[in-house]
Amino acid sequence: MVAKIDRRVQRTRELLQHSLLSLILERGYESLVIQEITDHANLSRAAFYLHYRDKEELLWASVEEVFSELQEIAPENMPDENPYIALFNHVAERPRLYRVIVGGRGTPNISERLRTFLAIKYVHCFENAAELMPGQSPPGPVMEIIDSYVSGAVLALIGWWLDNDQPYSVEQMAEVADDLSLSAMTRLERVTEIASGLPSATTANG
Amino acid sequence: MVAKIDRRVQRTRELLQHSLLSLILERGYESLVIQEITDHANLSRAAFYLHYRDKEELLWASVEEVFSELQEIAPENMPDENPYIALFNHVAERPRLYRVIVGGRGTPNISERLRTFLAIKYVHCFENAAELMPGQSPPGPVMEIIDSYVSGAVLALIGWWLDNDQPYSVEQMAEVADDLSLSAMTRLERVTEIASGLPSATTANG
DNA sequence: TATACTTGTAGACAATGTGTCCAACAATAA
DNA sequence: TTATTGTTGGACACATTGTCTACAAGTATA
Repeated sequence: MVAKIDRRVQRTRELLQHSLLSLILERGYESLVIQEITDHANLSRAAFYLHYRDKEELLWASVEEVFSELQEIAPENMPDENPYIALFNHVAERPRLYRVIVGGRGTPNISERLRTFLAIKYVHCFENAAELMPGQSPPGPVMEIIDSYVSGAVLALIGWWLDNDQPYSVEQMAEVADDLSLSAMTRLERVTEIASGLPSATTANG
Repeated sequence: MVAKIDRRVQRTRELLQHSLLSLILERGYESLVIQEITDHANLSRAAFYLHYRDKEELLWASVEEVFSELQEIAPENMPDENPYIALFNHVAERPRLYRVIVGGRGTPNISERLRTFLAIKYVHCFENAAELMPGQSPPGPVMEIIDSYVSGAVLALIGWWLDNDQPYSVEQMAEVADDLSLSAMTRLERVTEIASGLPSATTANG
């Protein structure tokens, strides 16, 4: 049984979180001041310190919601579908928020947190490793390398999409992401070779 | 002829920049205060405001040096070589600084600046587009998409390498980056199709 | 070397934001 | 209803910022 949280506490926290995001989108994060956030939320400044230590703690709490939503639509919960469709849909529904997360000027590095999440919950789920390298299993670091590579790539794809005002549809972006991700996966074997120190087979001048 | 800069000005700015980076690596960026920076540099606090408006302006000035160095070893200046070797070498020579840039907790998003730089100066240089798609030339957005994708991926690769204390050599990482980048380039044609709205040929359930 | 000019110093200053505290009040759970 | 908990508004000491001064030190040039 879960400890019930006082209605007032929930209300206050939600007001603060929503105020923060609104204000970030209006005028950026860096110069925001506690007083402005509580004013916007119609709360006393003291109320802020009853719940959060500082501005950054509130920021992370606010962003946490995004990750729990992403968790719900993660591939493991939505099998048999291109997971990037759900991802790009999520982005398309709150583009301003994702701008803060992915490219936010002066905002702390939330993007790195998102990238790690994607690596574990979205990219790694393509664990076709068995199919791609039947017989042998790639060493852990190699899987990690590919996961990092692809998740960083997809993150940049989202950033490009937002920077360019979403010139392509969710489905198009998802298919691009899917196609490029799979093409990286197909290099699993070669990357394993490189990691184990086998001689080059692809570089030009050797 | 270039306007000569007063020796004192150079000295002061260098001291401030080096102090900032040292202090960031010691105790992070967020909580740093002007006074600490000038103390560490053995300068008066007033001297700071003679040269920079605030902490962030100093940060960007400090990081600018990295980009001018990267420019010098960029592919366009070093033809006929896997450019990622120079890149990973540069990282290996100043890992703590790159940690600030790539994954810095609480540091403003310098990584996005680095990613853009890589996209233009390192990735786009693989303009084998002509070879890969003889006859037709891919639309601008498609090249941009691939550049973003690959640069974000390489950035994540650097981050992974640093997070894991460089378990592989510069040459290994460079070859992985090169191999994966090329594999993305080979999808140029398919991405062009997707972008122009042609029907799917790769998704599983259609 | 003497000169004019620029830069750095030390300290003061108002203004602003922070984090903590309290007594009074309001909302809530039981 | 009652005891508990959360919120308020104001006050407080404190730290940091950004600007400004008069003066000292450095630099370039004649």
